[in-house]
Amino acid sequence: MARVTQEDVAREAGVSRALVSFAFRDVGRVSPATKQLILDAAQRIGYRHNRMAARLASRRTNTIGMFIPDLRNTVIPDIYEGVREATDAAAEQLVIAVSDADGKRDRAAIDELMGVQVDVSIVPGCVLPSEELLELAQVCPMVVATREVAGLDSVLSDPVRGSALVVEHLVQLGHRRIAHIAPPVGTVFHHRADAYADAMRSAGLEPKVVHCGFRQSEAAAVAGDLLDAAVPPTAIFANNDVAALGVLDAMAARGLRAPDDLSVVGYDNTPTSALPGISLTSVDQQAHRMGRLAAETAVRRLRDPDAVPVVRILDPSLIVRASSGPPPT
Amino acid sequence: MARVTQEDVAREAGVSRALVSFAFRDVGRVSPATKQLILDAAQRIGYRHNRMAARLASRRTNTIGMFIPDLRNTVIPDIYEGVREATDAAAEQLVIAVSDADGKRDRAAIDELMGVQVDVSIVPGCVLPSEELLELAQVCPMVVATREVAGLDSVLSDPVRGSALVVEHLVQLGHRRIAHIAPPVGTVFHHRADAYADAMRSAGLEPKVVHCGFRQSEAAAVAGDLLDAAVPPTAIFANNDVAALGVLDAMAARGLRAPDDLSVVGYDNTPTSALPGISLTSVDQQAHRMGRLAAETAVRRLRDPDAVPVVRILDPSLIVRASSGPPPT
DNA sequence: ATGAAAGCGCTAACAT
DNA sequence: ATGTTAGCGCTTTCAT
Repeated sequence: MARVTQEDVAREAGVSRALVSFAFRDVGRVSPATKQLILDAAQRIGYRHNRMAARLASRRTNTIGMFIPDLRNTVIPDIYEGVREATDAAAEQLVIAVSDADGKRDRAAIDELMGVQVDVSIVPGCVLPSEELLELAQVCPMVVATREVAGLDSVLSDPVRGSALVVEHLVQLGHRRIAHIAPPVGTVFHHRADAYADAMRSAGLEPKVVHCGFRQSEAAAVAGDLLDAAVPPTAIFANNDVAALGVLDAMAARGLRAPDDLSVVGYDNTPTSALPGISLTSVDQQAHRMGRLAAETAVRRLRDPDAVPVVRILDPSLIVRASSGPPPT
Repeated sequence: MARVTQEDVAREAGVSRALVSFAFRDVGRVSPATKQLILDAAQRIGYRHNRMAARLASRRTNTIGMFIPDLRNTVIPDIYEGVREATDAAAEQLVIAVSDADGKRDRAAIDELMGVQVDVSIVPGCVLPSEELLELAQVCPMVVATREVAGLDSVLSDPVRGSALVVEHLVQLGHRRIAHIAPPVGTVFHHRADAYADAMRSAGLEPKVVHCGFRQSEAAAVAGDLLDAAVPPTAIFANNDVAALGVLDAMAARGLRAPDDLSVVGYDNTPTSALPGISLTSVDQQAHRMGRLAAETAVRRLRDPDAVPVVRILDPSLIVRASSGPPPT
């Protein structure tokens, strides 16, 4: 564990510590010659910049935190890449904290980000109550994504439009018994389900919402119950692609095939949904763009902490694939 | 941006700063009564522990770094969860740095970990040359995973055995023209390809290795070339599941189906490979267990920095699914 | 362009 | 059990 400090570099190069600090951060004020001298000296004695000390000493840390809800959800990489692009462009560091599928680590993950003193954090897919997020945001600004929190910068795709697109699509195909698999009761992510129910009623149909946890296996279980019912649905609209994959699991376990036996529609248009053999009809919520926008919003918040919070709503679109078709006759 | 320090808490609670520090870290030596007093005071004025200052002040940071090569590869969550279990059990913080599919950010990601002064890092799927890793490990110890670096703690599954299992399986099914899709030429991950070639020759067959980058689309491209050749293979063994999915893409684009037209075998046994509709035969390299072992090794390295490096080799197994079958007649 | 010195918020002896 | 104090490695005025 080499313990080489700027002090050592300064001694080696025959300059002051301040110069070394400047040289390493390209903060003008240091002549090219001495800069080279310093860089060489540092190289020679194996100096490495200590980011923690730097963050501590400067009030600003030039660091953006990103919350990742669930490594298994393949929509995450899309959001992440959007975020990375924007933070790279703004020359901000990006640090990441990972939670888990059911949200039990959500608070810990956000605390982690704040514990390392990020200047602002980007929080997609978090299930914490709005009040808690508002409170946390008083310590450190926060841009939420995939949902809207009044009083905070939010970027999301329109859930009402998304659900309407799905119901419309299925109704047009001739479906009348369309069930929806929603997140746990009482979660913050109820907008898609609400919009689904509204769209169903508008079409003169009876909504049928079942709830389950965020894991694929849980969706498979409730989908199984739906399929085993006396009058099963002819289509299932799942809250996201992970849940839709669970539906496919339940179907496979029963020897059923989409779309002949049941139409399935997901949400997120993950890379997985595009695989041949899966070919899942799904709502695209522009995850990549959402990530970019969220990060750009975060950077703006950084520059102007007191700006009035903005809400960016993206327009979702339906990607129709082979998993949806006319209902069985 | 509230700036509440231990100093403030100490004043509010009417005790010394040291007590506050102790109270927050459960370092005995503080009476339950005062501890409660302090916690209450902290709560009241909205104090939050500054991890960076803590890490700076203590020589040890109680932090383990984890390198993540590519968020899109669904084997990563398995490894990650194993790591998380072990680090939680050892009460160590876990910080994460993400690289990208082609390894261009690998060095930056590791620098990031070292920049925040992790005590040790866990590095799976890194493509940097061994010499570079050895050099970096002199600054901060490192446990590599999914490959072996002489002189460093390594945990991996036996690539020779894994490739042999695949070739054996396919040969037994009757295949003779078995192609292998390997990582870029000159990469550190050549052992599976080498072992494939050996196994092929042992079986009296001609190895056929094609190389491509780490992205699914690149694998799809080279798989397309194989399929379009005058004498196409009857089976393709892909270096990992991501590449195997690329093969499936190429097949779908040509209207071919596995296993009737072509058998496909992947490597990693990712959750994706288990999806109905994908059902990819794949080598399980015990990713979850590998993560756990790597983290446990990291913790051990922490306790004893001078221990002689260990190499843990896991036994892979072949998960046979629907994508492999007898060759077309 | 360069240097001196005062912290950043915390931990860790050491003292009481 | 509690308080005192010297740093951790760096940034950042303020001088020079």
